[in-house]
Amino acid sequence: MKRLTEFGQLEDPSFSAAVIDWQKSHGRHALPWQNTRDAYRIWLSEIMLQQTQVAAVLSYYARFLERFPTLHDLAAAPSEDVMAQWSGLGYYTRARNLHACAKRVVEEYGGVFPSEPALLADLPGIGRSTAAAISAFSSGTRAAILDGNVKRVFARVFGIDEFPGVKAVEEGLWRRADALLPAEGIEAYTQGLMDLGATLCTRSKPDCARCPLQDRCVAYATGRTAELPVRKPKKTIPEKQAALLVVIEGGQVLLEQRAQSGIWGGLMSLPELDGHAVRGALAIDAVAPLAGAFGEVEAISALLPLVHVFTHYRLHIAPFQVSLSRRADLPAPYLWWDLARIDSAPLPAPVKKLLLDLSAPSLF
DNA sequence: TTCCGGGTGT
DNA sequence: ACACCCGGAA
Repeated sequence: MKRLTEFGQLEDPSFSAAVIDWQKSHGRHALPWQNTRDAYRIWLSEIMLQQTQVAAVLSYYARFLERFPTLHDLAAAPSEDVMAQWSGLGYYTRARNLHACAKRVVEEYGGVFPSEPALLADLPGIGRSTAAAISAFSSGTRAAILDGNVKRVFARVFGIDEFPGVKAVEEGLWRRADALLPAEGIEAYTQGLMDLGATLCTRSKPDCARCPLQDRCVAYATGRTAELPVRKPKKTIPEKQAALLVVIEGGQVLLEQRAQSGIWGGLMSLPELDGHAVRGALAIDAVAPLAGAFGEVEAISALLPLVHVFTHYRLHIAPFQVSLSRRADLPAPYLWWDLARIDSAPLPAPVKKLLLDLSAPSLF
């Protein structure tokens, strides 16, 4: 039964009981870093298991311990040896931090890992979750882990339908993780959460039929296991602005040959002024100096702005029509192009459309 | 090809 | 708050 407390409604001893029971009967018990309180071996496994699955870690773990049987061996080893042992596991900052951490534990703690999670988390390569795991397994400290597996389990069980990477959501997850800790049996509970996420509550095709939390799982009850946890939102596309000048004189339009690299590389386009999309007098002032370089300006008027979407950003285009009373002599990359054959110009689609729209409806 | 991830650097 | 690492999975 849930217990309402003055601290919130998060405590629920039956949650940890279900995890612990399941871990004892169906969890993993024979991994090389289990059934020991040796902080060195536990720490090493936790670092290797960051971003890396058990199957990939097994052989590295064995070889690493063969080469560096104790923390002192590791701390005293040349860094090339450490890196060589790590080679192939990926995420090599883990190896550099591992070595630095070994040296610091020897220096600052006489070669004995501290048991306090806060002290562990101060060491290189050890964050809050890894500190809690090391502390729980090596000294039975009651501390909450919250790695990717646990986030996934919580997001599904509690039906959290916001991206867990958002700070406030993650804080809420940590509060739940703390509140759900068992009074007894932190080792089996911590291992159980890890095992659950790794073996049943997997990212795709979770095995809900075997899950000890099925009867309390919001995602299961609502058929949303495939949608939870909410995926990381695609980062918002940057917005860029550019002013384009439509300089028309004598039935010709002024074009500019673009550089080979960058957007619209090698195509022709209209003379462009980056970072100017605002309409109105201010924008016309900003555009006037460029227009002036093309001849004696008679008038400048803003045309309807348009938006062009690229894969990596959104371009807000503010076109301005410029009429000249006299053309300046223009060197490359500028050239005049007959409006009558604008259809055959190598122009980007939105620019061509702009020019066609401009010349087509002109009913003379 | 895209998604994912714990800790760190910015 | 975000990019990055770099390898596996989908």
